[in-house]
Order: sequence, then C-alpha cells, then structure tokens
Amino acid sequence: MVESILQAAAHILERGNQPFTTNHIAERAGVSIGSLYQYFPGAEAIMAALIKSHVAQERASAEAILASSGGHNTDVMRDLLIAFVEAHSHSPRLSARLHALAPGFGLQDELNTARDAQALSIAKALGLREQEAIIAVMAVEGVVLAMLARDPAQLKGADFIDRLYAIALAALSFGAK
Amino acid sequence: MVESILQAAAHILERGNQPFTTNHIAERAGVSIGSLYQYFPGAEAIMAALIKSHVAQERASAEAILASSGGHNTDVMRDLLIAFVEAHSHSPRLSARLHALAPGFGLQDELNTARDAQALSIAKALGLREQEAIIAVMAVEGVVLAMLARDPAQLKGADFIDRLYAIALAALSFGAK
DNA sequence: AATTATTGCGAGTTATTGTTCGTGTTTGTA
DNA sequence: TACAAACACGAACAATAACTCGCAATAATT
Repeated sequence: MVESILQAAAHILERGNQPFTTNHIAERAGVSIGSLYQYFPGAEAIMAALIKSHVAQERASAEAILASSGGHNTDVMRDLLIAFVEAHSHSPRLSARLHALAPGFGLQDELNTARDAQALSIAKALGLREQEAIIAVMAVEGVVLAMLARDPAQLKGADFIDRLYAIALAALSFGAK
Repeated sequence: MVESILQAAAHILERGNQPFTTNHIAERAGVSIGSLYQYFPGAEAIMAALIKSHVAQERASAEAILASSGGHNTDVMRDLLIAFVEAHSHSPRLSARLHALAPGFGLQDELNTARDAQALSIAKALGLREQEAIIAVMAVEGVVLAMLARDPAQLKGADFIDRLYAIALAALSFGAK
C-alpha cells in the first residue's frame, strides 16, 4: 500500500500534468484518500519519503564505492561522479522535479543537509578538506541538476564526466600549494 | 500600485512566514485584492515579475562589465563573478526563495533560459566556447545558490570569489590543448 | 464460531486560495 | 459644475485541496 502510493506519487512528479496533491496521488494509486491518510499525514510527507529514498540510493552507491577502494585515489572520484550522474539519469524528470518542487513543501533543508553529509563523508574517506569538498559537491550538483532540465541526453555524453571531474578537481585543489 | 504589490511580494518571499498567495500579498501591500487583480492575473504573474526584475538586474550588471572592457581578459571574468555574487548577496533570502519557489509556479524555464542567455552572451563577448560557458555558469550558479541556503556570510568571504574563479576556469578550459 | 484488531473505504466537511463584480471614489476634462 | 473615465475597493462566490469519521470488509486470535 505504502509502496503503491509512493509509486503513484513518483509517477505524478515524473509526468507533471497533475498537481502533487493528496487527492490526485490517491486517485492515481487506485487507493482511497482515507487509506492514504492512514499511512501519510499529508502530501509533504509523501514528498519527504520520495526524497529520503532518492537520497538513500545516492548515499548507498557512494558508500559502496568508497568502501570498495580502501585508500584514496583519483579513480575513486571518477567513480563517484559516474555513480552520481547515473543516479540522476536513471529517471531524469523525476530527479529534476524532486529537486525543483521540494522547496515548495518545506523540504529544501533535507536536500541541503543530505548534500553536506555526502560531501563530508567523501572528504573523510578520501582525506580531502571539508570546505573544498562541500564546494566541489555544490558545483557538481549544480551542473548536473541544471543539465537535467536543459538537456538530459548530455548526461550520458562521452566527456560529461570528464568535465565534472575537471570542475571537482579545481574546487578541491583550491589553495593547495 | 504595481510597485507596492511587488514590494510586498518580495517581503513575503524574504520572510517566509506567509504563503505566497494573492490574498496575502494584497493584504501585506495594504491594497485591496480587487486592485491586485487589476494589475496582475494571478500570483504566478507577480512571481514572474519579480524574477524578471531580478534577472534583468543581473543581466544589466553583466552587460555593463562586458561593455566597459572592450576585449577579453581574465579580469573581466573576475568582475563578472563579483557582480554575480553581489547580485545575490544583496538580499540572500529573497534570492534563495525566488530560485527555490519559482518551479512551483511553473517558472523554472524562465530561470533556465535566462541562465543560458547569460552564458551565451558572455561567451560571445569574451570569445569563449558556448558549451563550456554554459557549464561554467551552471557550476558557478550551483555553488552560489547552494551557499545562499547554507551560509550566506561566506559569499563575502575573502577567497570565495577565487574559488568560483578556479571552478569557472576549469570548466572553460576543458579540452583546451 | 465468536470476538477483536486491522485495514480499507469515500462521501462529506472544513480550510484555503482564487476570482468576480457592483459600488464608491478620485481624477481628468469640457 | 457637470460628466465621464479610470481607479480602488472588498464582500461574495467559486474552485481546489486538505482532512475526518463512521462503516464495511478482511484477517488474526481465542
């Protein structure tokens, strides 16, 4: 039940031809509005669940990459970038809408703190400075999210990862002698 | 009249303790709801006007910088970055909310196309490649907007511009021999 | 089988937001 | 001053979205 509600919600976000409201989600899911409220206190909770799942997926793939390679290495960073792009290009519209609409439901903070946590965890694992890691992640995320809206196909372009890599490297090496 | 409505709308965005609705804006402006509808067809039009003005401001300062220095030079880029950061740090919360809430009113495209136009105009003026300029602007904007939400004080930090500069340069030099 | 707990239902109620329109007021003009 | 055009008003109405609650159906427990 919870699952079918979340699926319907994701579907509505993806094909944005219906507003993200409890009634529409319930209808789309073929579930009564009463049942929906039995599992979620409101639309923003559903949104939060979608975000949580999205963030958890990103986090998991990053953790896996960091774990599989003990030390730090430039290839690890490249793998992280590939995983990050992969996570978003799997369903570009959903990803884009999620990030675009979250603030309207008071969920901007969730995304921000998740981003920070991700950056700090990477910094720790690879021996990078925190400040630089945070800004690097901001830059990479900015490019990927903007590209999601503008031209999702480019995410899979041959040199897109290389571009991200160059940007991340510049942010990370700032101030290094 | 139009001015007082826009001011009230900006105020509501800035201090997000009231929803961005026609009624609230009218009340805040000390203007009747009827009068508001005489000048704006709805809340999204007011939002659009705020965005338009915000974008125009950014554009104007960029144009001024590009015009004042005929040729292309690294200092021009630095000036552009300073102007960009300045434009956002003048009223960080308003700027952040504007970007955060715009998608909810179907105005994501306005911001995206404005960003693209900006990037292309810079590329043309400084003889940069379009693709690289677009990605550079995405990266810089990503960092600035994220920083607006996380820690606006850093926007005025001594080396923040330098960080942006390093990132932009990396994006712009991609693939250069 | 009887009882209780859990799950699902959806019409109906409340709350919020959007929008119109008849009326009063001010401003410009002959 | 007389008249009209433009401006401003806000109560009233409409539309949308949020949410509740009593009832029915199913599942679990004795």
